Amino acid sequence: MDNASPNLSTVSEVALPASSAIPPDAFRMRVADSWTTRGPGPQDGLLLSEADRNSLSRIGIPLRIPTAGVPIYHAGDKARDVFLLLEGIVRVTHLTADGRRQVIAFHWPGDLFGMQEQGLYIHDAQTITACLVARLSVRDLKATFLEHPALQSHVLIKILSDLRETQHNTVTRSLPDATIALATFLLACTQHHELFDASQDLLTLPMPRSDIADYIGAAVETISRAFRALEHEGLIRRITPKTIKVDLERIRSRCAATAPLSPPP
Amino acid sequence: MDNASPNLSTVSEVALPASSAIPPDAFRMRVADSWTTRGPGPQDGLLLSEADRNSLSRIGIPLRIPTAGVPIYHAGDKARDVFLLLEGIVRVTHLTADGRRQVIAFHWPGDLFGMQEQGLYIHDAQTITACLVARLSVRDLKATFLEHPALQSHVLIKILSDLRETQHNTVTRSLPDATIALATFLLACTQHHELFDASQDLLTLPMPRSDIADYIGAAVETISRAFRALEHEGLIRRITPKTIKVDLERIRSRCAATAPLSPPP
DNA sequence: CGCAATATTGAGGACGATCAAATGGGGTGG
DNA sequence: CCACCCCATTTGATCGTCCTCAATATTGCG
Repeated sequence: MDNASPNLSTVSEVALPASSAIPPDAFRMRVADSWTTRGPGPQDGLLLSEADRNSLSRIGIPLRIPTAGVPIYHAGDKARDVFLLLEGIVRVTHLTADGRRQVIAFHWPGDLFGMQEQGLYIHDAQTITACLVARLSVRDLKATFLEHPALQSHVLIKILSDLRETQHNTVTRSLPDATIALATFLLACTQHHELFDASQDLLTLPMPRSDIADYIGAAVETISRAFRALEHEGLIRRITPKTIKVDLERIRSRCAATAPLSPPP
Repeated sequence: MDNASPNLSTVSEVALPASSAIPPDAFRMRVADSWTTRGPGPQDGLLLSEADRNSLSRIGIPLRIPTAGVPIYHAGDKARDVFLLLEGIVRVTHLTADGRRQVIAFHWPGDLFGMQEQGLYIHDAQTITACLVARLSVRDLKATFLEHPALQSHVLIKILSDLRETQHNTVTRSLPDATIALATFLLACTQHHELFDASQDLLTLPMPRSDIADYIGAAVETISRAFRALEHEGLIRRITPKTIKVDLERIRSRCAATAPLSPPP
């Protein structure tokens, strides 16, 4: 629903082809568990065995992108690679012919992205922060699957997790009220320890308002008003536009009405 | 956004435990290709090798459900199985605490369903028509994966396809106008030869309006008005509420503004 | 310290949700 | 085969929310 990003430069211009390979320990895979609000353990959901990591380290080409707003690929590009995000935050967006934009997903460290069909990417991907990405050629990855079937199982589980998360978004995106939708989004953000300082209840939103708007499916102005509403209700306090002090308990109860499952006792 | 179904009976009461196993040839797997409008070949997307089919035939338990509106599982149930739909149409829905309902997906022959997390189903599934379903225990399926790695690859591809389809829905669901959203939905329905008689441009909608409403994320009344609008524009003609004569060309051009990719030349 | 981009606030209008009621179709039983 | 009834579908009217356009305030950066 908003203007597209200025598209500063392409990844090939900005990315630093690091001299050395990525160390195996850097490879982790996040498995989202956003339905059950299981406490944001410092780093849960890492999934890969040592053998898996070594394989990925062998075929993964590091891509270091030092700035935000850099496109990693565009819809329609030839798709030879998929990407494993190691550091930073990425958004995947989709532009429609009438100029509107939809944020399909935000990606966090441990996420795979690069959805393709018939050999072409079907979305756009851009950095939101500085990023470290492992570029994995689909051909190499398939070959690795043959040698290491366990890795394929883990990727299957990861895709299942993504599907679950996307279905979850389907539910939250259809919330009747933009204020609740925003509250739900903020709650989801607190699950990511990259953003949330639990000791101070401080949430850092790395993405601009327009990204939140296009993710929820509302206008930027509506998002802004929803922030104000949440602040008036005492659920949040805006320190700066990107730094938010949150009252987790109240936010949770505000979102409870739309919760998909009754929380575990 | 609508009332829940009356929940006539449970699957265990209605299902006919067929005497014999399902023949291997019955096992097909649909791979959705909804982005590119590749002509609805009579039966495309079947994916499984003979070995795969034989394995599935060995572990699949037939479940024949003769009527519509029968729940197959509920959110929160212990999830020991996944299901491969062989005949009929199934809807997967999600109820929120405030009583609203979201249709997560419609499933067609060749679809896998039974999404679970932590051993519990996270949605509800019900028949929309009479159905034949193969019940596959997760345990057996995992064991089969070890013997037949190719089968796991195909399941991976299938889940990827589902993820793509769900992301696609994310885009269409955020369309600004309910009329366009409905047109897009109808267009998607014409891809399923179970519903669409291409020789006469006749589309048969097996699901009630409330399902369409909860799928698109609008009220039933809005769907009804959208039907009327499409009819006034000459894109469709309602023979009966469930039988629609469609003008494919006009519908396509009406949806073009929101198309995700420029169509192939 | 000044500039440009981002975020917020305001006012007006359109679309869709909701409540309420009428119509129509499909199925059942006579 | 027909009449009836129930329920899905459609239509109408009102109201609230969000989108749009416009202007102001703030932030972050050079």
